[in-house]
Amino acid sequence: MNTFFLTNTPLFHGISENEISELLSCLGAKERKFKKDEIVFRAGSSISEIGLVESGSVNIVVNFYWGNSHIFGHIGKGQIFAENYAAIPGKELLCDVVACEETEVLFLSMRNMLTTCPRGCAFHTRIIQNMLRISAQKNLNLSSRMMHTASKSLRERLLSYLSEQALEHGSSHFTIPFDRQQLADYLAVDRSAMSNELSKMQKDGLITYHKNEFTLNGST
Amino acid sequence: MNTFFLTNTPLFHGISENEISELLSCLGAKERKFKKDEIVFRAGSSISEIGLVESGSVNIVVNFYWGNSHIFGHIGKGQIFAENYAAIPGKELLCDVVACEETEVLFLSMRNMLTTCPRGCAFHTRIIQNMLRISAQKNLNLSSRMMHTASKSLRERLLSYLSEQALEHGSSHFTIPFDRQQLADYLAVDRSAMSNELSKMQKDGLITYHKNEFTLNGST
DNA sequence: GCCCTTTCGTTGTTGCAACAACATACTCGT
DNA sequence: ACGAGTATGTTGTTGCAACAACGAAAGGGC
Repeated sequence: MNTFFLTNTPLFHGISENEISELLSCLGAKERKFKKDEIVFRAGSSISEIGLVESGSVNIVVNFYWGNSHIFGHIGKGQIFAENYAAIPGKELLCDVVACEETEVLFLSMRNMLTTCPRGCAFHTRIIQNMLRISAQKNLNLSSRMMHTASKSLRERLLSYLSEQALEHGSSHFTIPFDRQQLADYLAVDRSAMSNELSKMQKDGLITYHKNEFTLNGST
Repeated sequence: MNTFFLTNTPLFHGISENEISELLSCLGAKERKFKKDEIVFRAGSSISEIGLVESGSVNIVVNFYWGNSHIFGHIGKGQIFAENYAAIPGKELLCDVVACEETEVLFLSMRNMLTTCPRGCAFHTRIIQNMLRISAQKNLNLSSRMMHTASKSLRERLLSYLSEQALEHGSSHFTIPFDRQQLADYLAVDRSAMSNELSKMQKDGLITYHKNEFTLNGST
């Protein structure tokens, strides 16, 4: 088991390599390999272990009643998955988790993570903090996106997003981390329509932009 | 401080009244009253305490760059707020929290919650579990809604939602917890357009419904 | 019984944004 | 410098869903 690799994952962030070795036994760590298209977790089951992708990647797949399915998320190397279900005892998964290539997964017991281990090891505290931080961060990301996609008009979505970016950067001039296609996907709009709207907004004097550099023009 | 009331909140669920009294001092609990429209947390500040509404309610308000603002959420009695920011040290709030009436808030230190207290009290574990469960549940709720509002067509949104409901109820016949207006808001569509689409879907033989009772008709 | 309110379904109109198709950069390897 | 490939901006068309307005049905109070 590659403990060094784990030091760079969000879950084990701030925990040293030998501390991790110790911690892994606390958490009842189990490793397992999956072939492409093999199912890691199945919808309907309830779990108490989270998964951590050591190599390869997995997809979060939602199956609809009428047979069609939709890939809702993609979890890459170092990321964890199913933690939301593992944190709610008895909760049944509403989606499948499927290996989308040759993938190694590390399973960790959420129960053990959340009960102070008998040895009272110090890193335990740290991993709980990390866990909650990851969860909180996901919440904020989802909330933000939800807020931006709430408005029906394309312009309002852009204004909402740009407004938040300005706030986050603490300046009306900033660079966004998306190209046009990615931004369009994020806001759930059509790329060309968005490009069009952006240039209209520039004509209207609301914003100025060049590539990924944006400046918001206040009414002042 | 009304500790009995706290036993019925999600955060203190499963913890007895006298255990709570003990826990509150661990968590550096502080109580404060707010008048209507008074600001509880201000955008830009970074916090380490979560808030719990003891009476009244608060709004989550997002301020846009161009001056307009938008109420993004409403937190009622017994619910907690700002926990996502408190869980990420140094993270700055992107929204204001404003009392929308005469409101009493209980502040609890997230730092203390996440470090095993020197006395090693047992309820500590429980509150951490509750905290993570709340966070996980919010994540699942947001994810679901995000998934349903992702599709652009009204019909697909409905199919996505109904599909999930069927899965959650473990049956193709179920009752939804929304009336039409609420469902429309949840899916971010127009109510009348949705009503129209629902009856079309019934004509097409996809579903059968009466009021809030739905039945999904499989291709079989 | 009555009125009043709320909820739900229906229709027609209209506006916005998706879509397609193309033009114009920009990037990169050779 | 050149062409291939990608990213972005522009234009017109069209379809879908928001919107407004209305009617029917279902409670709820007196």
